[in-house]
Amino acid sequence: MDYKTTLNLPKTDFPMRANLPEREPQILRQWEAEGLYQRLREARADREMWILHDGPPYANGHIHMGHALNKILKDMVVKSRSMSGFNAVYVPGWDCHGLPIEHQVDKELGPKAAEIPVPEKRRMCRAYAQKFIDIQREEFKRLGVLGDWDHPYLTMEYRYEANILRELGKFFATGGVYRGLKPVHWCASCLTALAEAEVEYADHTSPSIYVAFPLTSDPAALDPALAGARLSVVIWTTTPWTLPANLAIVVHPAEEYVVFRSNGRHFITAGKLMDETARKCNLADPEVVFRGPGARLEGLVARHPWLDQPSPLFTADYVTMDQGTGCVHTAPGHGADDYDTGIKHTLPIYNPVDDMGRFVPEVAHFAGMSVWDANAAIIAHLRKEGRLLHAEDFQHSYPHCWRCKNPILFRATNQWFISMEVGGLCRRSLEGIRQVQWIPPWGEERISNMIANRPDWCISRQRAWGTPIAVFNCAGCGSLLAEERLIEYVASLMDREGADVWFARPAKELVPPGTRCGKCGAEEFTKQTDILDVWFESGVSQAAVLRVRPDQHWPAEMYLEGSDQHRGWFHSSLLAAVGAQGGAPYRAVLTHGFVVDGEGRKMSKSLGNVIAPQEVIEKYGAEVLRLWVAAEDYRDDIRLSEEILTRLAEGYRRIRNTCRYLLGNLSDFDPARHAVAVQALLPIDRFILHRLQLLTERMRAAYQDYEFHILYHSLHNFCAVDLSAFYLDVLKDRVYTSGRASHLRRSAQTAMSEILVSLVKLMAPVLSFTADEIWRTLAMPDKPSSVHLAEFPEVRADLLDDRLAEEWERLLTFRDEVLRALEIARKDRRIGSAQEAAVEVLAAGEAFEFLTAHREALETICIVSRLTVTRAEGRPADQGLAVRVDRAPGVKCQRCWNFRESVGASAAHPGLCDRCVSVLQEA
RNA sequence: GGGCCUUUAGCUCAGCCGGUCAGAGCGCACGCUUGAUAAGCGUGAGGUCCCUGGUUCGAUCCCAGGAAGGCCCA
Repeated sequence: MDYKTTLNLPKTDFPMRANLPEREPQILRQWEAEGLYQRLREARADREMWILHDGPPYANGHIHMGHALNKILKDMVVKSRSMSGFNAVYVPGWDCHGLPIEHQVDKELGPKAAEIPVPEKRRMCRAYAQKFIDIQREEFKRLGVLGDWDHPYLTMEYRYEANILRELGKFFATGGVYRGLKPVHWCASCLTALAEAEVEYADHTSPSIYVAFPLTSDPAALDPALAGARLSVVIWTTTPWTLPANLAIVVHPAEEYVVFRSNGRHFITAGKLMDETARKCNLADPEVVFRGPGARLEGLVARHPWLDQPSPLFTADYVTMDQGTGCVHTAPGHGADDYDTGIKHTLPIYNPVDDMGRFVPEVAHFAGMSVWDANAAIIAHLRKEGRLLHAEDFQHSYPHCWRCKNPILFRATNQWFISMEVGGLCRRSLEGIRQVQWIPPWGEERISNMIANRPDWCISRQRAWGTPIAVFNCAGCGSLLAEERLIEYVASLMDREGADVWFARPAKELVPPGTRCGKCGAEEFTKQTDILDVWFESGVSQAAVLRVRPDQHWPAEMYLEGSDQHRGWFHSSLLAAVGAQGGAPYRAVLTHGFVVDGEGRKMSKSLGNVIAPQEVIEKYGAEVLRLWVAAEDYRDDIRLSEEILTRLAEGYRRIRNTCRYLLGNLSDFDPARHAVAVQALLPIDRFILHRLQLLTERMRAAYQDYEFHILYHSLHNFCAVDLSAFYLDVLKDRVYTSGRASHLRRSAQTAMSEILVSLVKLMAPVLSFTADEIWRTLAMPDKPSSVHLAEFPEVRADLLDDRLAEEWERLLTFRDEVLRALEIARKDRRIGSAQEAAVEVLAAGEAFEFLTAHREALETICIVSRLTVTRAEGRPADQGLAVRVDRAPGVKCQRCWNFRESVGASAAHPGLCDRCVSVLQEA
């Protein structure tokens, strides 16, 4: 007869193949239908709150792999904190204002963009942002990320906009906001400031000129021999029109500079650039009369080439030696580096160019002239004054306006700043940094360097899509009105109507009735039209979200973003919170690296190595993407390639299939009725449960310490090595052939059940879909409907048994030796399966004693039909084993496939061994 | 050019305070099994621990320089 039907083979409907791309959406629908997130909130309502505050992605475009990585990491943190017993509320957010969206809307509008009323354009921007919020929301949910997707925070929500203004008001109240000049890209034909993103670089021909600035201080300071000499500092520039604004010359402190003589005149240039300069300027036979580092030149003063004003020499590291003279003409109103130098040495940020790109009336010789026409005029003037050493045409890459394609200017304009000094903002921010846990630790140094070295925060933008810096000027005397009372009045209007109210209504409707200028008493006001830097908007999320929503609190337990956010959101949030809330808005900051390809190169369209999350989801499922996030060490850059995904998909299958096998063996097991008491469990069952405790401990610690890559490796290793290759393989004989309800089988099932329940919980934050899929097929009394409502298993002291483990680990090393011997026998064609073998183990001394005591266990774990232990006489005890392999005696039992001499003894079952006969008789 | 960081087998990762530390899993090769079967088991091959110097009795692990790559600035 066919005895297969008398065996307890695994039985389950749980599919081996996951078919994740189709199954995941079903699971998501189920979560949605049963309101999983809401139920989780109810289940944890009385627990301690734990907040990961979401850094808002920009509501533009579909999500890319970096978004997926970030959101999955966050999800793993939130879910693991939730399963550790916290009320881990997760509120996703979006950054909605800003230039990229406005830019897109402008593009769609085409020529109409310039004429359309601001409120109308803002409506279009809002709709655009909303469209991508909806798109991204679905994309994030598809990743299995659990959160309050129905109530996210949006920086364009009316109330949020109002709170942005309120936070700004706090900076005004402390005197931390001031108006100052700063150079910006300026298009003189479109009459507007341009953001970096609106600047296009294209080839352009500029004049390249070398100009002599006569030294007015005594050159004897360099070398007494130079006393009385006529010296000139040689500068090089490709923008002659910025010369009227020259206020300084900058040299590199460490590079070598020289004074050289030619035709009876003396010139200063960098040593490396002297030959080139002398050749171009026709300065024959240059003779070096002084050498010294640029630092020696600091303190000298030259004179403007045609104006009677000084041009002092300073040093700066940004000076390069690749072209020019190493002496850099500096106009703080016309360049970013120049501006920094100007600020550092308290020079005026002087900009003599008006909105149309013409020199203002006070500019001698060139008043009213367009700067482009001025180039030639200035060169001519320099030649006349004898300051021009050389002029030629120069081809280079130059910024142009994205809209009108004309070359642009760099000119200082009035902007709003937050002072780093007022109220000790810089110092207190640095103090705040020290209170925060930075993961990994080097983040602290990185952000500290940035905070310590940053200039004042320029918070104004000349744009339409954003939150206005809603302050007034008196129409009478021009003085600024930025009192808290007025700001709160506008903010309260914004609560109801959004920031649009500022653009839609006249000033008199935006102030409380009867408001007068404190200085002149006038009742007419003008609205300030700048909007805020979007970094300020997202920077106040800690106030507008954490302080405002009842399901949040301040500060957050954690911020988690890519390492670029040290300069971005971590930075702006810190400044905004220290300035207005009094401290850092986070207790911990975790940063991760960037997604790169299999070779470690950044993903870019031009390299053609981009992998989109959607592709991976369609081919492998989001679960594999989640596994990828868990498997990689996020502190470094994170590689992604086809090979990596293939490996992970294989790893996933192993984990899934191990669970499936456990499920199959538990189909008739009800823990409530069949579980065996710990003390009554078989030793090998207790051993594997001991190992399970170690795994539990390791994985809980990995979650606690955010060492996620340990999770995947530990979990996979346990499934592949401890379970599949050892425990479950060894168990087959017992589970399949013993009586269905026998103690032998129930003992194994008790262990398997404990293992499966623990594994499913432990994997849930990573393999969120699969864990829940398994969970729902699991027989378990009083289980929550979803694994995500459960808590992590505790490490059970009653299942830890070090002495037992030591014994079994030693047995496993003996098993390895037997397995090697079996393999040799197999190669010799003496056996096929291990059950065909009878093994004799020869050991001496203590090893012999040990093996004799555990003979049966060793036989079982080697899965051979017979194993005997023999004392090896005269053999040193430390020499390991000798293993003899023979074909097992007896006949193969038709039921359990072991070779037994008892086969044939039963008349009723002539093909069975005595054990199987008695199992059948008891049944 | 500056700040911060990374570099251990084909892949993903371990290697605590410098001394059997050159590891694990996967993949690969070769077998076994066909009662986890588009599964399972076993054995095996694979590394100049990025490079070059230095400190040390001894360095993957410490120091210096360099290369490649990444983020942020310039």
